[in-house]
Amino acid sequence: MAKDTRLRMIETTARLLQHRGYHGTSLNDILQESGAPRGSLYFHFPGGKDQLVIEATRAAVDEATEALREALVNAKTPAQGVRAYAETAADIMRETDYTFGCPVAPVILDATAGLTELADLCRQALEDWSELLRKSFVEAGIPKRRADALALLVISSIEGALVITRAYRDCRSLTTTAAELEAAVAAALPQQRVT
Amino acid sequence: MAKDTRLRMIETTARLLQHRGYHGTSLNDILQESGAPRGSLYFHFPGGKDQLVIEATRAAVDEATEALREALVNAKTPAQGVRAYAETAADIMRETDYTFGCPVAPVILDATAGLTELADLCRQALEDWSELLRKSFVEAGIPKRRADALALLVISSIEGALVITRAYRDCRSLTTTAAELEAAVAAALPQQRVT
DNA sequence: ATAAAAATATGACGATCATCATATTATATA
DNA sequence: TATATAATATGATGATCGTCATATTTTTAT
Repeated sequence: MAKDTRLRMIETTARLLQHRGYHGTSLNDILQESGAPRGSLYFHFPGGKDQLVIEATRAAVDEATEALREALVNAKTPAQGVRAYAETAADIMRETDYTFGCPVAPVILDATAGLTELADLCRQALEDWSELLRKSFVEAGIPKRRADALALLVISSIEGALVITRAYRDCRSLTTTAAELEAAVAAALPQQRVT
Repeated sequence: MAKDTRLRMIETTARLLQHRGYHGTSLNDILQESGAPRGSLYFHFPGGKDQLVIEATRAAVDEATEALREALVNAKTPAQGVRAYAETAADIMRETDYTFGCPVAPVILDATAGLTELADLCRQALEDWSELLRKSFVEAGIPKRRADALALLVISSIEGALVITRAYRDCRSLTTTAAELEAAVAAALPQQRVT
């Protein structure tokens, strides 16, 4: 039961961060939503809010990274993998009534100056996702240069589509982007055209 | 000198909003950075912070819309127009030391629930930008369906690239995306291949 | 069973938040 | 110049922010 409270706090923090950003998420919100006892906060997280935010972001990032990896592994082609990941994101958005999204974007845009560890974490997440895509593309026979640019395009447009999906409360932007990305990646593949 | 204070407050607010989001921007910050007198705030903006935020966002959105329109008008092809706009955005990012970006993304991700007027404003902005692109694409001979999807892809990926550019403090993501988008739009054009 | 440690409870701290009432100064109109 | 209105000054409001010291309860180890 010890780690239970701690874990619940992290999960709640991750959820609120994605919904309202760093400045929009207060410790009171976290305590209330997680039902965690007030006195436990600085016991489990002596570093206060910043430590909690960092751990929550790291957890959410790891989850997203794993989902992307699985989507790429389970797909026949990287093009289909990209699309599958985007569709999964769309499902989550619908399920959560458009309150979630990317774990790093809200934190980045909240400009938590001074929190270099958090900034590094976000940058590293983007780097990891990019690397996963790049590797998948190269393995499918796409030239390195091209794979590089494509990976960036994929991450950028999914990131942006998540924002737009939030604004519209509608997944059309995400699914349309997913289809476009699938086509773009497929067009870069060397052989084996789909009938 | 009357409207001067008011205008300066709006500009400062727009700047801070893009940098730190809704919750991260306090009235004290705005007053300090704009040098505006404390007593003037609720005189010029009886609606308080919300009114100020809405007006600032509207101003920033209008500016971005105008920039996009001009980029599309001045370009030979919509493909070049898209790229030109993205390059302009990259210039601004560099000039402002990566503190700015899209006027609506930070507000959207801050989930200012209840502020329906602000949410509507952001949605309308995305709609306007999409419409500008769509029209430009259709006029260049791209089929309506295709123009629709392309416009969404362009906005999504620029939006996302701006976030990533902020994280990296480097415009590579934005310029690479710009090149990819130019190619994607160019490929959809019916005739007249560039030598 | 007892001591030690881990976890939670309680409540207060100063700082800052958005808001606003009231007073004073500047500007325009007559 | 007299007067009305616009603009700024000042300071207080209650609420909430993150933080933390201290006390109590629960769990673990002996």
